[in-house]
Amino acid sequence: MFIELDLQSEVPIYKQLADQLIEGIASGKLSSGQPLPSVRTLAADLGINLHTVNKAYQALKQEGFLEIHRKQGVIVQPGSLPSADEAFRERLRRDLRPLAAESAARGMSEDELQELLLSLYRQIQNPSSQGGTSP
Amino acid sequence: MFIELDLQSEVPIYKQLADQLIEGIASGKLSSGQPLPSVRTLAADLGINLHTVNKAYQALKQEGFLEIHRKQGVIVQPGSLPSADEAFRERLRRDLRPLAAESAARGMSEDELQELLLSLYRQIQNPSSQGGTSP
DNA sequence: CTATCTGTTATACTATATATATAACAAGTA
DNA sequence: TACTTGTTATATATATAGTATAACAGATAG
Repeated sequence: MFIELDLQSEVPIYKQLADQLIEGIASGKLSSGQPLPSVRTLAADLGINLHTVNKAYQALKQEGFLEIHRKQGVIVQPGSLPSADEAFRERLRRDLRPLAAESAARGMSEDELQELLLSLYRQIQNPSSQGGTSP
Repeated sequence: MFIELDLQSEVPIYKQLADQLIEGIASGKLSSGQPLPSVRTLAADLGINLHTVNKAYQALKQEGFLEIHRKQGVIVQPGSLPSADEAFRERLRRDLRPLAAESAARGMSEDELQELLLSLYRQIQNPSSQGGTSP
């Protein structure tokens, strides 16, 4: 897998994992219906506990990004991915708010902030254009 | 004060407080050099513990948004506010990244996401245009 | 049918973060 | 001197995060 964890980070491991799986979906590295490693396999690969992987999988299943079946294991949502509904937008606003506020307090302009976000968004959708090990 | 806490939120109280103080600075409701309530006074006002207020104050002092003097108490940075330097931008990118990724995964377009952020930014800089108790 | 793999559940334990509660200290001020 | 300030030090309670084992039930390959 393409997962890279920072065990020293203050960001919980299960959240780093869930975030990177979502990023994989957003970028297309994980495609609809694609199977993911079992909780035991991925845990062993990453050197973490089975329950930590399971916690990330469960969170993404809850959000609708994954489906989980017996024996078949975990697969990326084969149907339509969850939408940016009002509930998500509200959560998004709540999370963005303190970031926008501190940016403003530090004198970052609208344009600068938007530019930074746009750059991130595009980098996520087209990861090959960034930091790759090209010849 | 204008602080409103949600004691049931999963967001730590000291972070809610720090965030709203920064938002006060960004909006101009808190101006340069303005004194803030003592840790004991504000704690009593908000119905929380002195140390929780102190934790928020210390974090903002550490970032450079506040100055703290003996007896004179706590004041908003009278000099120049902290800038949006590269360290901040890096932290900002790290925090924005999972939000941008999930937005993309849910099919939210660049424009929609930028629009939402822009709306928030402006709402913060001009809070009187939102949710006020107008006649 | 049997062995094996899957997610799932249940305990138990440790460590850390959050929040509160008291108490005391040192410095500045009226 | 008396009071308020931030600061420091303990102690306690709770929740979250992470690990470690163990066991269970369903699906599948042999």
